[in-house]
Amino acid sequence: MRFSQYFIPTFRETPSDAEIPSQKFALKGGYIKKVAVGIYDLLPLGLRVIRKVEQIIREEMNKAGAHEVLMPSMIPAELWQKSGRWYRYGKELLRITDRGEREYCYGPTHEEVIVDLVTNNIKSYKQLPQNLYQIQNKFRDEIRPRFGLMRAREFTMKDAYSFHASPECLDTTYQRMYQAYTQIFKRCGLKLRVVSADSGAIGGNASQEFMITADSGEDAILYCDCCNYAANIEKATTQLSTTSNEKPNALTQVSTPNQRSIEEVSSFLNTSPSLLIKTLVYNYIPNADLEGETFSVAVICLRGDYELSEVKLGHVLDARVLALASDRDIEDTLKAPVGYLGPINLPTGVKLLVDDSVATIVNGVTGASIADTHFTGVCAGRDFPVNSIVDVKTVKAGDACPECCSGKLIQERGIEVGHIFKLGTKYSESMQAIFLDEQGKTQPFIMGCYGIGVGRTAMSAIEQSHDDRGPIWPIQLAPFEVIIITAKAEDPAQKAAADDLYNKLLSAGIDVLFDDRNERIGVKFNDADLVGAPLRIVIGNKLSEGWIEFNFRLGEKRGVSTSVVYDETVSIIEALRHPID
RNA sequence: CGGUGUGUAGCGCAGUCCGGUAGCGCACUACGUUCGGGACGUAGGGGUCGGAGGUUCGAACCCUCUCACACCGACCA
Repeated sequence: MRFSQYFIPTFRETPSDAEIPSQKFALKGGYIKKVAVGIYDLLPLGLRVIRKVEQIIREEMNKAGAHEVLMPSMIPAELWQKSGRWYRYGKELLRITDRGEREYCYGPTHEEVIVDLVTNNIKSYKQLPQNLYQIQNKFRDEIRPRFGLMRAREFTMKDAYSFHASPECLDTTYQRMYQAYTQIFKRCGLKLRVVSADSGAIGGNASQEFMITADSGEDAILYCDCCNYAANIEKATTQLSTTSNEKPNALTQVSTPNQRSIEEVSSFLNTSPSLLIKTLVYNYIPNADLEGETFSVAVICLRGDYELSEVKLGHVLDARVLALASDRDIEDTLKAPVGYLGPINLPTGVKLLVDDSVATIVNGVTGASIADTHFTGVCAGRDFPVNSIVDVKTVKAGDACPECCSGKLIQERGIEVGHIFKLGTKYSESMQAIFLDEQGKTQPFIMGCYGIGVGRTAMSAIEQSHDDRGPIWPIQLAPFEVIIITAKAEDPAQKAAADDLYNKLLSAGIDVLFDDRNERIGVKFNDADLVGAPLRIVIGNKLSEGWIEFNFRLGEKRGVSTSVVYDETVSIIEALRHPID
């Protein structure tokens, strides 16, 4: 491609709302253009990167036995009503009405459509397993889209769905997808960490997330410094020391005027936050209650040095809607002042959940449900019931690994680029998707589902590899593999040499960009840094002496004789394309 | 959904307090000089000042209402 004839609108200044490197360079380098909140144009440069990611995905998915389809982005409400998600999915789902008052949604995911497709066309175990995928745009009306393509509302996703007659068969495909995903991100040149995850609104049991590690990642992940344990913070658990040698003291009421928070109370009573029991009150609507608006109340006790995980709590309560109760609500239902709540002497009928971190506390401290008053010498089980022991805490760095005895958890940030689930029969049952097994009996399909964020994968590459001038693309994703620059565009000798090399590299099947613009060389260097090609070839004033310059995007520079420049370029690109492990 | 802030040329911004026919830098066009890390000069083109209503002889500026965008928060007992 010749730069002068191409469309790469770069900017000298960065748009002021860019927050992270990938967003900054994608906008500044002319990869994307914002059209509306969370909605973007993909410009030629951006599209080239996206297409390369897609190509890698296609090759690996096909190799793993999946077949590509393309489902519509507009989905009739009827299908979503059948699965029940029409009612359960919140405002993220963009609902649209057509001229005939028929309702649709713009698909945020395609379980319903694929189940509908397969139900009507697969009737026998003999036709299983089947694994179908598509690369299609989704729309999710996110609360807070940000970071450019990283969390857009409209975005491109590869989603695959597999159908099986047995759990064992699902396991096999799930493993194959795991391998394929590992291979995909490896080929994209990305550093990866796989964690067990919460399966969220999609439902199902086992699930793993493929995280690209980067400081700007929106997810927190915890992994063991000793064994293979790794989990999303929404799912991570820890091992608590269970024994306490303390002799229980008597329950004692103490005055704690104006001491409300964990910090205030623990320093006032000169004790550790880990001996405090904090009590939180949530309102929620259960999943079973599809259209109701009536809230139930749950009281949760948690050790003072932990934060509550609303994701975990949502699962425990099987809640469709979950919100912290207001101060007024709390005082109405518990007849106790906020800041001095405690699990002792709760009104009858109130649902009390006790986090396992609290269940073994001896001689703890908690609010007395009376203003300016706490209890000390609190013992779980003796002073309040621990019938419902749950895990609703957010595990933190330094906690003990739940799977090996010696490890400690380390926290880092990651970008979720892929997610694989064992869905089971959740959708096939709700949508009556059945086949006949070997005994001639009807069975619901056992399903798996496997997603990759395409744009997010591309942006992660920038997050993992850039300098202050622009992206440093891995060659597999780079919009161009080589960029040729002439120092003086109008110099006939330079122009001829560049044209010749450009045409030869094109014929050799190398993605080459020739910056033939009549610009000062500084301008071209800066734009080249934004294009981020691994190799830049500069044809300048040493040409007359038979020399051309190789500048690698990573920094190294060296002179090359004109006689070997083509051969050397080809072998460098070949070597970059096929790294030796 | 709550808090805060911002809307003036394609991008980045000043002007608003104190009303008087709209400016700067970059980008763009033409010519000239330059030419190895975003050159310089001269001359140009481009804006219903987010929208609606009001006050006023006169509104980017004051008042009211709206819309949009951005950041923070929505884990606190």
